[in-house]
Amino acid sequence: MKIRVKGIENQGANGKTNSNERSMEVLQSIVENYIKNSEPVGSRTLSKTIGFKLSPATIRNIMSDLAESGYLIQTHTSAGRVPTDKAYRFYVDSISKKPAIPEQIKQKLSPVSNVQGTPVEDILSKAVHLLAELTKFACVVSTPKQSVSRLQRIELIKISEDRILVILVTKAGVVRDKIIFVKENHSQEFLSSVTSFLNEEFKNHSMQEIREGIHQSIVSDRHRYHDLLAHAVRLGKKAFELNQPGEMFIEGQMNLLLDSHFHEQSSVKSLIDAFEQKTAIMKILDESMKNKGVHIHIGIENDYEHLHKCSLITASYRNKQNVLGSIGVVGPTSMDYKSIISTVEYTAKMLSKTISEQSYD
Amino acid sequence: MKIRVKGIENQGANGKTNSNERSMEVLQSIVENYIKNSEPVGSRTLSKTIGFKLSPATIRNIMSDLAESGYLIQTHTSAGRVPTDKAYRFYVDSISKKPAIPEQIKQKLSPVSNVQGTPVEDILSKAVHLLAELTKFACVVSTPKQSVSRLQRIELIKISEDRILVILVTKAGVVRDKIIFVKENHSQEFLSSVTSFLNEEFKNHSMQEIREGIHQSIVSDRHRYHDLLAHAVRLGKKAFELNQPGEMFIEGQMNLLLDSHFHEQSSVKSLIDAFEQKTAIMKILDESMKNKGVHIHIGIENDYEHLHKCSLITASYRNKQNVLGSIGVVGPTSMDYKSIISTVEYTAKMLSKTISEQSYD
DNA sequence: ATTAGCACTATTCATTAATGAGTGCTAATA
DNA sequence: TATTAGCACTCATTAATGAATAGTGCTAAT
Repeated sequence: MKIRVKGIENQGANGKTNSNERSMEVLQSIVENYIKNSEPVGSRTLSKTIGFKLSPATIRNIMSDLAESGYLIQTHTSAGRVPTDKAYRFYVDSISKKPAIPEQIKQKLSPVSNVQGTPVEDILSKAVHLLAELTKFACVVSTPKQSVSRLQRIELIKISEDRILVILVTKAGVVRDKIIFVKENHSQEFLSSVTSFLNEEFKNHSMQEIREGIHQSIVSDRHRYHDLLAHAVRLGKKAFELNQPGEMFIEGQMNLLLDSHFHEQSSVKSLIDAFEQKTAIMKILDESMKNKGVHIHIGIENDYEHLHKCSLITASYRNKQNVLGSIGVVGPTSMDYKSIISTVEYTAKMLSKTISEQSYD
Repeated sequence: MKIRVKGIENQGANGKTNSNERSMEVLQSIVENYIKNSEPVGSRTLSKTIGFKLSPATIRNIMSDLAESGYLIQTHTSAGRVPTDKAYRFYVDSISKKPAIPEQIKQKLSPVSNVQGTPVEDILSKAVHLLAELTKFACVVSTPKQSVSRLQRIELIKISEDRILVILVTKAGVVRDKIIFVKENHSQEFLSSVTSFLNEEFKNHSMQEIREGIHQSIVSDRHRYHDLLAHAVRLGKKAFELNQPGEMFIEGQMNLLLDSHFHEQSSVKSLIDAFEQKTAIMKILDESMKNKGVHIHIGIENDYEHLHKCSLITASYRNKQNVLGSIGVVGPTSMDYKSIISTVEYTAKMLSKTISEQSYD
């Protein structure tokens, strides 16, 4: 009895890659078919849509092998087959040339760059909104990480006896404000001196560095400071200590609930939890900042169990100096990877471009 | 043939309010029953749950009358009866004493007041989030209206050759920032002078007044100004002209989609539209700022057709001086009005308290 | 190695019948 | 005169049945 080459892994094991290449093409075809129609795909349908000529029977054999290797599953005996996450992974990895961005999508995303003097948050919010509209899935974007962003300017403004408004402007053009409470009733003149000092001392440093620097100042040099500097350091410490957790904007959650894939499964509750908690998705966005390019997390590959039925496509955005945050799409594992990937990529590129233009270096 | 007293409207028409009072109690009972179980309520069930003793047959007669008067409808011949919006309106209007806020709810809402130096937006966002969690519906809150809020302080900060950061602090403690682009390269000293001028001139005035004032200055006195003032007015105009449309935070939309009432009907799409557009809901929130207390919009009472299947419960929040915005719940018409009303009311009260403490007058 | 043919299996859809909740009407009752 | 009991009737829901359909797996032929 002859042993048929199983699956795709052992390619070239017997020198005959022919049958393997064919398996790959069949698998790709199945995935694309399923992405398109969301229905189990059968051998007959496939033999029509596939590029080259193969009879349903042959395809059945191939499909049987693919199923055995874990690329396909059957929902029941007499149904067609459905790609597994492993199949999606294979499919995504085998995408060679990304499709060009349709002009229509470029057009729709153009508002992202039509901004003058718009706060970075608004740009992000606009981008994520449009992305959700385009992809029809849920989209997320993380705001620039505070710790890595570098100081362009700090300002202390007295607004009442015991309250000082702190304004931080980062190189990326993000403005953060916070009110701090003080016991002493400083004059605005005094605050101006402190402001000058802090600006000279810390401009161009990252928030992280500044926090550490101030901490050290306090520890080591406390006694050397004259009054002004002592106060400056004290106020600065308060001003910079707000380690705001990175924020995240979410758009288009409703899209997911309307999506038939989630509607049928009872995984809706899971998804809602995932969005409520935010941490899991946030972690993926953070992760995405570490490397260039588009990141793809397919279903079960996600650490967080509630995301096992989803795929995430993310890409980071940046200004000239730093990676700032990332933007992404959350959709069913059977999403149209090709187009989503390039849309996300393009959106991130537009974001980077727009924000770079607004940055101060 | 005798004519039975129909419905509730013509109460006392024949001196016999007895039968009317009973009708009212039956109706209330039906409404409460339906709110609780979301199922058409029949005469037998009702004769058990109702306070006093009445046979199903009698109740059927009463229900028949109530149906004829438009308080009840039947989904089909052999089904129980379901309250109409008219019935909900009657029910809501007949609520005499509001239930006390459960300690548990007070507890859950307590984070709203545990804030020191938190931006108003964060307080609002916290409040609306908690409200959504408590009510299990979608909740909205409008940010303080810019036009009525009064200036506490304006600050102009040069952040690059051609960019000036404008900070507006309102009496309510809301901080708004905006970057404006200028052609001239002003020095920071110059900007400080302008800042002083603008603060002296406009502190305590509403944004609306300021805008008008500046406009007039330009029109009437243009030629009298010496250089500083001319520039001040020009910059001021730019700084104040941002007529930011009132924002609105939304939370818990997912709750609605999970709610069986919306799930079954195809009104989901409508609701999504309503939340996307925002204007309709925003209008209701704005409306709610005009009068004190809780406002209730039941189903068809809403002007906007997409909200015909919803009820909105809103209440305004304020600081010591002004009504600032309002917060509300969007849910099915069959929501538990009693508890939702008091929860919304309480939340608005907490918001007002917290924000008043942070205000500058 | 590929394919045609056939038996087999599970879903889906429409039909039918049984069940049950609820009403409306009429006649009896307090 | 108002209330109630009783009964016929209606319609939705549910379960059971069977036909049609889409798909597979296997075997034998090419």
